[in-house]
Amino acid sequence: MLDERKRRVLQALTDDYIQTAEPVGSRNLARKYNLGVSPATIRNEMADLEEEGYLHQPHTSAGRIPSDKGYRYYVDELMARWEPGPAERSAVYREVVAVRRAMEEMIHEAARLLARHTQYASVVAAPRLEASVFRRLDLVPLDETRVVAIVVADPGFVQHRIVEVVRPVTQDQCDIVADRLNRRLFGVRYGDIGRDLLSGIKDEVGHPELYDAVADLLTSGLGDRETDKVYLEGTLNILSQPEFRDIERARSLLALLEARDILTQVLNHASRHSGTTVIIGQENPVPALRECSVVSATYRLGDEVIGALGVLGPTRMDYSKAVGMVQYVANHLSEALMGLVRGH
Amino acid sequence: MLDERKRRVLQALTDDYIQTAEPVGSRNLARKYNLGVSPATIRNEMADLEEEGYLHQPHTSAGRIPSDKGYRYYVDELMARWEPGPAERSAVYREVVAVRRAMEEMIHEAARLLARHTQYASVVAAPRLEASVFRRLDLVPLDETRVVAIVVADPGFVQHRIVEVVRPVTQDQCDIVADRLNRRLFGVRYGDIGRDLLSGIKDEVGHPELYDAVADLLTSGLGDRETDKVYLEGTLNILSQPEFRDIERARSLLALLEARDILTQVLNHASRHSGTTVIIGQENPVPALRECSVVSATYRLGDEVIGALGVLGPTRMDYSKAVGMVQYVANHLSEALMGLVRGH
DNA sequence: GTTAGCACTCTCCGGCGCGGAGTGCTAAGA
DNA sequence: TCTTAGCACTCCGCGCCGGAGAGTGCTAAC
Repeated sequence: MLDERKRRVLQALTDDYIQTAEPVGSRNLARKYNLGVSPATIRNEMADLEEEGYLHQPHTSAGRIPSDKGYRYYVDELMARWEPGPAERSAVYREVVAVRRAMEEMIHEAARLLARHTQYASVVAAPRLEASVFRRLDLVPLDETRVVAIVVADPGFVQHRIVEVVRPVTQDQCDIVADRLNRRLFGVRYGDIGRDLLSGIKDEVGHPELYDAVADLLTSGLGDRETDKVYLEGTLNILSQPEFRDIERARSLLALLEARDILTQVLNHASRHSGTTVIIGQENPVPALRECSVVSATYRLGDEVIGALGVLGPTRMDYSKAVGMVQYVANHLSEALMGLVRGH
Repeated sequence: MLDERKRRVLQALTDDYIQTAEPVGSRNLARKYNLGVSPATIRNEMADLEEEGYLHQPHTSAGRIPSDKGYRYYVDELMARWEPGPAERSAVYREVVAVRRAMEEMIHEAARLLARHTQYASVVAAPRLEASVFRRLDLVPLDETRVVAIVVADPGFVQHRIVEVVRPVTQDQCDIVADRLNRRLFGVRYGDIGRDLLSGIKDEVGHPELYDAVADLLTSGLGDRETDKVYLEGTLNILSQPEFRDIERARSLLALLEARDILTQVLNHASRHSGTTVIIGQENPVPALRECSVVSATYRLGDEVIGALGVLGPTRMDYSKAVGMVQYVANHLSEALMGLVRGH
């Protein structure tokens, strides 16, 4: 579609704009990037690129800025591939891979690292439980009608909820329910726990109501709230971006980010296709994020996609680094999670 | 020290400035608050108040602004007592007291509520464990050298840590260690768990290393990290304050808040004396918070102070409402926590 | 097809003047 | 002696203006 020279102009211009946040003029472009032609020629090319929708001018007699279409072309075809340097490699190793602790901690650390190294905001969706393996359930009565249910799943994953029942419950009853369920479920993949698997036990236990409540929790309840959990880090970085020098803009974006469900939505949208996804400006389904871009990738436990992580910044984003970093972190997080699974 | 008329002028001026964020002039003051004297007289009083350090002028020929000393006098002697209205009462009930779930959730909700109703940032220090009562320990092996230790304490409080050992450990060994410790510790106040209480068991269990690691966790480890845990909510509210219209200021404050240890420090400083504390501007030990005020109060479990909560805003803060609200929430949180304790 | 030259446009920025708000001082009144 | 009206003065904020700078599009020559 675009001839070689137009591609080079678009690439140089986008690189420059990403770096400086200032509209880029022909003279500047000719000086900094040796395109081998004069500013006048570049002007002509720029006019063509604008006509085709890849660039636009904030006002006559200003330099050009890439449009969303321009960024899209840049991301798909032009940008250089970014490779992690020693700093990034060692940081990922130290702060994510080496944390052989709870799964959640690793994921949280991944979010922090991503934010710190890209200088954008990072978003990480907490993992879906389906792929993890049930290990143990404990029921501890708090008082007569409230019981703490604690579930441990395989890659270092602990969750607890308080279950309320109407009929008073004793420690012994808790132990029986827990024991039966543990026998039945040990080693079972979380996503495979269903009503059928749990049937036939109910009559054996002394407190059917408790049993029901816990079974509910196991089949659906635990996942529900966790799926929506999103780690958000580096929101402050956004304030450093010149596009958010205007405080009202910054505020409305930050307010949006605070409402985590929007982010979940964006990440879910992204995690439909595995691999790395780049959503640029207008492409974003959420209207309020039309001036932002999101780079995201999925992470896995074994072969199964269990979550997504990404960075969010202005459309004028360093896509090359963002994509590279997100991919790198996603891959190493996946590996590290696999390393947590019992027996590895 | 100050005669009645000076007190009234200082009060009116502070009220006005808190509301409008604009330097207050004599004419304005005379018109809005019927002080019964002319602007000229008020001018004289204001000049006196300035000389004594209660007010200052941003520049000649501007109105006056309370100084830190002025705010201090206002807080200690002048401000009206704020009482929670139906909105606040019902919100506290619905969102904190009625959440009869885990302690942490309640506390987190308290932080959110405080932020929402004051429009400042809220800070809540997670409770010290000392006052809670041990109920149950569970040890679940993840793999041969890593064990999840889960501790349940009385007011609906669950924590877990991953413990690493060198010598491989089996499920049975875990069960024995847990069982011995549970027998010994059930019903013991957390703060009373010490080495002496745990002595004599070590030889009974099959895995002394695991025993040691868990004992360590119980005597010191669990508390350590939790004490530093701080819930921070409503940081965005700060951006709405006109004193932070300047983005750089806003950014540096937000960056400071992100480093939670500073907040812990401030709250700890405040929780030395029980009751409500107001730290105004310069009084703050943290230099970067010299333009902010913090209103905080302690919350209790029974008679014991276990944590602190507060709000943070510009020195031009609605102290009356802030103090009232912080107190109200602290009291009701304390009550609600007591209500969680087994048997109530 | 490329490029030098040129006229034109638009933003940014410092200087200027003006209106408004507020002050301090003085002198007259209670 | 305290209060207040009057007045001159100060300083900020704002709109206006003009020049410098950056960039463009067009034209004509190479």
